[in-house]
Amino acid sequence: MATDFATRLVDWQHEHGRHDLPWQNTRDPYRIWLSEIMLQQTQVATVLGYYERFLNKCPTVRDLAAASDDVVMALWAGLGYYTRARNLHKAAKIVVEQYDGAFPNDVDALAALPGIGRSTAAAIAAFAFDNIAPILDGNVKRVLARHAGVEGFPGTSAVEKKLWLEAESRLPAQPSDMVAYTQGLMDLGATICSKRSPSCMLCPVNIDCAARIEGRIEEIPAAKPSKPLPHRTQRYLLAVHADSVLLVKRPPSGIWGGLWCLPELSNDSSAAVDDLMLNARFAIKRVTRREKMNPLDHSFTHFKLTLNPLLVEVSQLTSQASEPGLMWFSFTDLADAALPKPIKTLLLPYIAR
DNA sequence: AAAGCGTGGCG
DNA sequence: TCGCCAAGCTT
Repeated sequence: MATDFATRLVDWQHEHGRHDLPWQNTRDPYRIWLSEIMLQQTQVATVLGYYERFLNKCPTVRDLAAASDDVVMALWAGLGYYTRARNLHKAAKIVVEQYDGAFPNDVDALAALPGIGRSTAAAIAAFAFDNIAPILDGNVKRVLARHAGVEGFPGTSAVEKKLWLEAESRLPAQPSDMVAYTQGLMDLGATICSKRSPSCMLCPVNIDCAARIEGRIEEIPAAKPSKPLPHRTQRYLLAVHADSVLLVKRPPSGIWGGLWCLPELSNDSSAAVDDLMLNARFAIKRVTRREKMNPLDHSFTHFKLTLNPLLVEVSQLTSQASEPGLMWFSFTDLADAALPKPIKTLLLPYIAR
């Protein structure tokens, strides 16, 4: 071999890799960290708009630490995996309070922050501090599985363990190569070593790629064993009263954690029971209109959901207290509320712009 | 160790 | 239309 894996990759990234993404060409750990969290399980094209808007609102880690939960969640709304946003906020407060606003520069301290695992810690440490530590994201798993000929589905711990060893064994010797090397691994997986029909002719490490040599590009890495997604149905209350809509803040854990959502209604319920419910749970006294809206299908990674909204126009509320967590949002305030995607779709006609 | 956790794009 | 899965982490 003329040169080792890392050298070939570093040279390739200088020549053919991506150099103009918004989170490149900076050593600011805050901006790098934010990009890495947003990019977890999320493609570059999706992140671009969110990244700019987030930094505009929170230019520094101190701004983020000082922001309210609702502002942070609203900035994240639509990106998904909302635990990332809550952990981001927590980590910002830790960085400000325990590190005086300066991110720690070693992998272990970074990985101790909420939302930062081994791979993300290594990426931040490499991009911001030239630390020599391996990343292992989806792209890298595919590149390494093919190059080393690692069998099995990378989602299992046994296979993942092998891939971490491969990742460690390929690291450059020079810290000054870590930015290009880390970016090169990501770029190679994203642009050359794609899942389907990779461009092996253009690959800088094709000469000793086991999968290519053995003609097993399509088989490695092994696909995830698939199983049918469960399907759920849920009724929701869309109550409108005096240019306001009734929302409820979801608990921190579980689906759409920390976001504002339409209140859920019992799925098997008569109109009479609904009336009792409107009064007892939501302090709704008088209704002028009640109408089933069209169902809306939404698909998650692990289940499918059909939303059945019940539109209720309210003319009078009772003076009693309603369920905790409920709040009437004016049409104006809806524009800045942290809403799950399908809920935002349902509310679109009411969101003032 | 495996399941839970969003959304959008692609073939 | 539908299944797959992307710069993973947490429990």
